Amino acid sequence: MGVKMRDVAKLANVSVATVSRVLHYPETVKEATRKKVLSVIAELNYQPNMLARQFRRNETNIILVVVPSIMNTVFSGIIEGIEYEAARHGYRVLLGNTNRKVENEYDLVELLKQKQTDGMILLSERMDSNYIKSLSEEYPLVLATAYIEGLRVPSVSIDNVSSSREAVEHLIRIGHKEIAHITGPLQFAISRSRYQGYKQALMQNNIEVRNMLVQEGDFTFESGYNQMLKLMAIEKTPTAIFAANDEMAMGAVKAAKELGLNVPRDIAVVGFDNISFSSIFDPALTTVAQPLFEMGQKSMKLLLQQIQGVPLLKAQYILECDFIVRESCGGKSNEKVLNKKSSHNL
Amino acid sequence: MGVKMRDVAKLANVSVATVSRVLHYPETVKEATRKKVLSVIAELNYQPNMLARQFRRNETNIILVVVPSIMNTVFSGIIEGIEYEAARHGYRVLLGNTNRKVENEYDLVELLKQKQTDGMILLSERMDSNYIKSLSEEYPLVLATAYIEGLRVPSVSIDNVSSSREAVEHLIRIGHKEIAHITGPLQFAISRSRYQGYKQALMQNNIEVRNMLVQEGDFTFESGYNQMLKLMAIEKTPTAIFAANDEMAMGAVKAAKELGLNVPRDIAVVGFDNISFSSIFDPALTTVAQPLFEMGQKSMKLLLQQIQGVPLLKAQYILECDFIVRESCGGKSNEKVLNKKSSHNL
DNA sequence: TTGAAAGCGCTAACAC
DNA sequence: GTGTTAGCGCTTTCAA
Repeated sequence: MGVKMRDVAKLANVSVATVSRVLHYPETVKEATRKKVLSVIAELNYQPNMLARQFRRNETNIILVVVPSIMNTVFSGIIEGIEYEAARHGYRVLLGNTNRKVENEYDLVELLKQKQTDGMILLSERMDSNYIKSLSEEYPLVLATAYIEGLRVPSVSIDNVSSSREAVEHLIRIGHKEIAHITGPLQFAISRSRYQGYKQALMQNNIEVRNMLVQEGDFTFESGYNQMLKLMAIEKTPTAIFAANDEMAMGAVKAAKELGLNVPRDIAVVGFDNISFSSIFDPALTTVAQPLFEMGQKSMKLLLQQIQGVPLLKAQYILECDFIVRESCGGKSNEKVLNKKSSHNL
Repeated sequence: MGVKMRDVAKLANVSVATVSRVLHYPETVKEATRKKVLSVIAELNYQPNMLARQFRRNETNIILVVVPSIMNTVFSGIIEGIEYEAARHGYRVLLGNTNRKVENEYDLVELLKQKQTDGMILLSERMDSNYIKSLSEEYPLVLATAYIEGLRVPSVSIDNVSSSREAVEHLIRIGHKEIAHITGPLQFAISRSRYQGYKQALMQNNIEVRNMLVQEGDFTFESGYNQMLKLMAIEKTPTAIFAANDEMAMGAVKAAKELGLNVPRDIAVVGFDNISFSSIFDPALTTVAQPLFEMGQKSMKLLLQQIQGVPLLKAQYILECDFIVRESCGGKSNEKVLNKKSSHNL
């Protein structure tokens, strides 16, 4: 491991301090000296030892994004926004994959505590909320896609309740009354919120909420498939399905097809998330699109403020969703609403 | 920023060296001392400064995986294998997303050069091959999914030529003669290899390779769709399509459907990659499955050998693919062959 | 505008 | 078994 600052200094006939200045505060160095130093740096192909620099300055210019799963277009969309904003400010973004295991989440947090990263953005958290809260008091941290109610942890999210309500209201508007809901795992706030929106829509339209029409899935394609089979086995079958995410909606469609039903003619299906596959799917899925890029961007902005010690005027941001009508619900398409960023990146 | 090793040492009435030993070589410290030190560490809630440690030891125990795109189930599969193997050896895996931009690839390489990561795995490279070669001589580096012909850079990949040939041979075997190919961008070796496999299959079966039946796509769903429309507009239309990846195969299916064709009855389609969506797609896609997990695992093993300075017996590994017959080609399904790891992780 | 020098917190010879 | 101590390469006062 080669050339050090002192080698550059020696060859350029200056002190290491001057070399360091050329690198960080070039304007404080006389032009001739600066040029000389730069030419020696080039000549020796000097690479500063970042480990030393980071140690000395106690910062890395790296921010870490903790993702529950990398094969999820929702997360990718958010990450794009984060990366965009980070690059503008000279930060590198690295990703830590947890594979939805909370222990990996705790492990990655160590990187933050050990100052191996200047800040962290959590895309969905499974850790204890008091722990997150206390972490957030000590280190730059932002939650995206979720937020901890009551706790003042900087976060960016959407209004799951009202977005879901809107989706279900659409089904009601086009004539459905027997609307079933396939929920996410109800231990997650996000699932409960979407369920809540479903109930609100029904109640506000004087439609009875029938427990039989609500089945708990786990956000996987398979669970959508299985819960759909259950729903179609009950006495008075639904005419529409609101699934808490697109994967489950697609599973439901698959089940419907296998039962010989046509979607949307025989049964309407609405999903949530607008994953890139939802427009490719046959029938193209009606769904709720989160403003992913903006969520990422906003999260990164909040994180930078914390890193720079700027007090946050507001800690919790809630962004607007788009409801995208495609084929699977039988209404007429409003696809032009779809923003370009989220369209065709499979 | 708080408690340092010297604080622990003082309170425990030992030297910093002993504290350090307790942390790294506990067996060399007398039990009583060790317990004492550990209790003080707990009491003070001491967190070692990793930046200092990394600086001092000149290693990070972090390995960086450079991914062209995070929303791609092929890469996710490989990453799982990498993470599994890394965890077994006490390494953390972080991901750097390039969004398919070569400049981001060059930027991430800086992390390696600056020793901010102990090693790097590139999932598909767009950088100059001589640059990669020279990088590889100086730093631990592995290429996965691709390899640079002739250059002795450690790499793990599949045999794109013979896997493709096998896929096309299957189509021939079930009776097709007019088989079209939608290629990937031909500037990539991977696309040329798959094209090559296609040609070999035809030639070995005395079927003329017609240029009209070969259309260049760019691996996107849209390009599959567009090229399919072109293929179906020529005079003697094909009865089967081999697409160089699943996205394009799905685009082709979509186009076929829109033309009123039934897949596979009117036209057979085969893809490549076995992305998680391919089994959900309607019709479920016949495709080539790469041994993703094993590729990741093998890559990480090769990387570890380099980090540990173990000479590599062999630098380039080529792993076997599975050909998975599902609905889209009209043959009978052999889906049970599908290995569990790669099945349902959307 | 530049240089000298004191560390940053930790590790690992080396000595006892 | 344990302590002393010399750095790792860089940044940043402070003084000139």
